[in-house]
Amino acid sequence: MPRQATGRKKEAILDAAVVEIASHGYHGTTVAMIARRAGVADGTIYLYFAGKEEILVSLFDRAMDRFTERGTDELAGLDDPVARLMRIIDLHLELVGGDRDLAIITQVELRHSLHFLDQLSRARVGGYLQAIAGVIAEGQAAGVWRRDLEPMFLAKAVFGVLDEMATDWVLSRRNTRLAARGDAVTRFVMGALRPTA
Amino acid sequence: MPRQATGRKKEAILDAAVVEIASHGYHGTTVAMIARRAGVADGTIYLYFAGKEEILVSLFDRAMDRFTERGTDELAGLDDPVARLMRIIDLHLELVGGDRDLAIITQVELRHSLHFLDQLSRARVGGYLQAIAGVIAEGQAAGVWRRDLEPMFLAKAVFGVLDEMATDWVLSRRNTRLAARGDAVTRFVMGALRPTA
DNA sequence: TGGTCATTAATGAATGACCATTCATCAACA
DNA sequence: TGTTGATGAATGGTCATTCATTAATGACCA
Repeated sequence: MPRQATGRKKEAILDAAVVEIASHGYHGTTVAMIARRAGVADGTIYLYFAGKEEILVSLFDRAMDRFTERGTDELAGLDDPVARLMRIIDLHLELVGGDRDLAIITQVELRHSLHFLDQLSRARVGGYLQAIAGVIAEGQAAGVWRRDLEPMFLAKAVFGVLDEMATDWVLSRRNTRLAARGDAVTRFVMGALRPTA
Repeated sequence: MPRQATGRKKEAILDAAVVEIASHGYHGTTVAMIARRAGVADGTIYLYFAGKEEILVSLFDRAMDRFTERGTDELAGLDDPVARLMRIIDLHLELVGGDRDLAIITQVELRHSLHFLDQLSRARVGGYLQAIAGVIAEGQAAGVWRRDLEPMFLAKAVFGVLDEMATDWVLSRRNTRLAARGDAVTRFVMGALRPTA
């Protein structure tokens, strides 16, 4: 059989997994289905992944890597905490809303077991929350945002709003763009962060 | 074998299912495990439920029934939209935080497939969101809350905050009470709903 | 240049474990 | 004695994973 550039098949397997898992769910997708769509033999999957579950982990890692990379780029030039947070909100919705199949996986399939969610949450989402909390703390220090609530609490609240919008969008059948909700989310969040009278 | 009052075994099976599914996940729990804990034979499960998945649906229905009943009671005496929304926030956190095993199921296990989440979401959570949106619309009409955002959007945002707090609590290992976050959530939400300057 | 050979990616049929569901049988009741 | 709730061993189907086999490649040598 022909040799392939090493990265090729791994990517092909991940791409196939996104499509299959998005439409049949993680447990409804067999390794054979993924192999078939990727154009490889069942056994080949095991040359690149230790098992079925590692495919799901890799999927999440790949998505988070892209997410983080893009975020770092986009925020590089912004100093103002208000501008930074607004950018985070728009970017979150834009990136999640950019690929419906992937969104189904991040919003639904990845959350299917306590052990799994716990692992992911701690590993990657925790860092994201820290980043948001950092921006909020800056805004508090600058005196533009309320200080009677902890930055980490506020970060979780903001994330909760974004995550709910994303999940709602995934479940809605109507053909809307998730990013279109950026303006409303921003208004809501900025309102919540205003200093109290 | 002795006859039981009809409801008894069904309840016992559901109670057993909560414990098993909370600790092993839905797919990691076998029907035999549930039967064993409930003190019935494997086959008995099928006298009360059409299949394994119906157990999960029934679990959610039972929880939502209790939730709704309690909510209706508690809100009966309150007219002021502000008081009503504050009560909803506290109640949500109190009820979800009252039973960790059940919380694991509502926050994690019930969301394991698009088809499933979609079904539940439309059937029961949709009604809950409508109720919150109704309270918000009242407050807007009374002039105490901002009117530049739709009631349903605001209801989803508030739900997102509550849901994130609940999930975060389920995943956290520290021994905190979920209801303790009611005050901070209320301050956040009330801040977000204030009329814009 | 052309002909071995060793190496390694890739294959896919076979394996074995797991588990939801069924149903022949049992035992308590009226 | 007929009815019915309950039992739990047996069944059948489904897959994740393995591994003996195949084939492409490059190294080496004449």
